Amino acid sequence: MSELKQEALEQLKAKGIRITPQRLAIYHDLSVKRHHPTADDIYQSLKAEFPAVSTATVYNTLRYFKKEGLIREMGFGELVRFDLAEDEHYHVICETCGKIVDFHYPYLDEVEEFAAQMTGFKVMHHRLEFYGLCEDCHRKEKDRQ
Amino acid sequence: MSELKQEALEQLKAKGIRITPQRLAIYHDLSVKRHHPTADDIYQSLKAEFPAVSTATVYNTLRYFKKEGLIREMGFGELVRFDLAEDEHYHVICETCGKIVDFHYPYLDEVEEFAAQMTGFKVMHHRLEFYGLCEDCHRKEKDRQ
DNA sequence: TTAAATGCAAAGGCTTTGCAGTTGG
DNA sequence: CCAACTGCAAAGCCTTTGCATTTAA
Repeated sequence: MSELKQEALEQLKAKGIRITPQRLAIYHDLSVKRHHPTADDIYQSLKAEFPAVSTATVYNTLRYFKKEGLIREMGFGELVRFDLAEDEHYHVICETCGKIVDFHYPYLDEVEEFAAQMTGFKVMHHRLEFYGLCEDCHRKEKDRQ
Repeated sequence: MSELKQEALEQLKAKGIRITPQRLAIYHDLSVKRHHPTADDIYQSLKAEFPAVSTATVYNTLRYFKKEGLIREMGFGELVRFDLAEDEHYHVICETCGKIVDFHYPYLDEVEEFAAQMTGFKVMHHRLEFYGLCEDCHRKEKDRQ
């Protein structure tokens, strides 16, 4: 087993996740690629190693990982994508080509706190995404005019 | 026609939207109820007035309104919901019962600006939602323990 | 008048479910 | 050993599409 996969295994064990080859591969895929895959991206990638893998396994695993807090869901409206729930960060998404760029900014604790005070909710987390045009698409749009 | 519906009509006309009874009713519904309906909520509500209305009309209209900037989409992962695109505000969502509460906070212009500088994107807008427990569900959870 | 919207039905895409067989701890 | 996970197939939901008909401007 590769060193990285060994590492993924340790991380899953540490969280008390029951290990299966499929789960390990999914987690490893998410850890290494960091490309905000869709469920189908993961399914396609998994088929290389497990030709008989089923979509059910992918969806069940992703749901389970999410419940256990290992991954987060992102995506408003369009396809659901998944991201490792490690460091806090936000995403900037190009509305033309779909490119996604990670973007670090201090976690908005004060806004969460404010939300809690205004609404009486116990606020646990939030999701923030930015939308616009990436440099390439922005340039192309200007050239066209 | 009710005064409110008349008002909805003026607003649609002002935006250059072609008026149909169905569109008027959908916009009116969104204006008056402010309950962040799903497409099906709107469809159900519309059937009272137009028994023969089709889901296609609802979906097409919502897509069109969204393209024209009259409404916004909300909802991460779960069901897509719609909200009038008037005043800027954010949402706090109860993860137990699904209750949604609007919450006003200054638009995060500086964060958008920062995102633009860090990523090179032309950032046009963002979406922010808070998740947690509403007062009721929070209380019930504490009682259970 | 006519481009655009509607209703209907069918198709499509993504996700979940039931179940029998397999497996990790 | 046995609860939990897997694969497979089927079902379920939400949403979109094609087409004939109607309608707003």
